[in-house]
Amino acid sequence: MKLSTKGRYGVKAMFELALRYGEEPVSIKTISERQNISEYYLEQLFAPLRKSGLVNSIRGAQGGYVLSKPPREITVADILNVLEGPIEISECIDDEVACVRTGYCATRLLWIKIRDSVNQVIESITLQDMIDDYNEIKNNLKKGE
Amino acid sequence: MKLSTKGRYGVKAMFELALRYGEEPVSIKTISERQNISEYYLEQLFAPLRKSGLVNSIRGAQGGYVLSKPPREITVADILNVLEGPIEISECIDDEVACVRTGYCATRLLWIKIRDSVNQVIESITLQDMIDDYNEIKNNLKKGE
DNA sequence: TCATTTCAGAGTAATTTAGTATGATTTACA
DNA sequence: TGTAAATCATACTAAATTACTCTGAAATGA
Repeated sequence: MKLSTKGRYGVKAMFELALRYGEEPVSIKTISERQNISEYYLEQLFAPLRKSGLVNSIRGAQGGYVLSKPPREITVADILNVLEGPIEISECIDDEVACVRTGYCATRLLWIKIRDSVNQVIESITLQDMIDDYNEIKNNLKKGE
Repeated sequence: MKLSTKGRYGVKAMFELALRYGEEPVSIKTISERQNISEYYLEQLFAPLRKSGLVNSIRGAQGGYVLSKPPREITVADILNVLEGPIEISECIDDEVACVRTGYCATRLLWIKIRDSVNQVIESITLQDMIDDYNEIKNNLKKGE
């Protein structure tokens, strides 16, 4: 069970925007260089992010992207929902008859428990939380811990 | 983020074995019919399950598979580890330099939190728990709830 | 013996992933 | 006003993965 690069790169890109929230817009080229992700690919990721309203774009020279709201108000779930769709461990499209007869319901409950657990984590972590974690790690490194 | 059919079918198949633990061996054909999964495909799934020691096989006519230990002692994680490998939300193969420079560590911590959350759920749920849930659902249906 | 069943391994079509490419449009700035 | 820098829209593609499908051998209970 893995996240695709869409989700992973998307979170990394949004983290870059969060680090510079309130400053100049950040271009795809900048993110591409800092996170070592293809520019073309990043462009694709930003289309849905923009359409969903998570980021605003500034076109033209010196343009780029900015978060549409403070890092505290954007969760990892917001980002992953846009780029990967909602977490669905299983498709649960089995028919009802098979369900009752075969114990499908028992496994369905399992998928729900896993999904809810993931959702709880990603809904509770904001970009600001990630920045705080990041700063803490940096400080610990400085102190030589 | 989804489980592949390997993991899903594997859990369903193991659930079938759990329902009949202590009785006759269950054949792939039986599971195939009850869960509506291709026989050929199920055969493939049982090879690693057997090699990992989670099930024992009885060859020949009237043969099949049985759990190698009580449903209480087999977790969903045991099954998924065999069929899907360990949960790895991200590959985390970025180099150390990029890590410190770009905030990779911050996203890495995120993937770890998600992974641990999933692992906690699947390690805590045994086949017996699934049977108990299943029986409860059946009872509630009878009572007309 | 024979039907039933596991076992081993090859093959394959469809889908998804991950990335590439092209050209148009917009805009800050010299 | 020209130009470089940037987004925007869309199409394309190679590689990997998924989800089976198939064939035949080996074992075994009745």
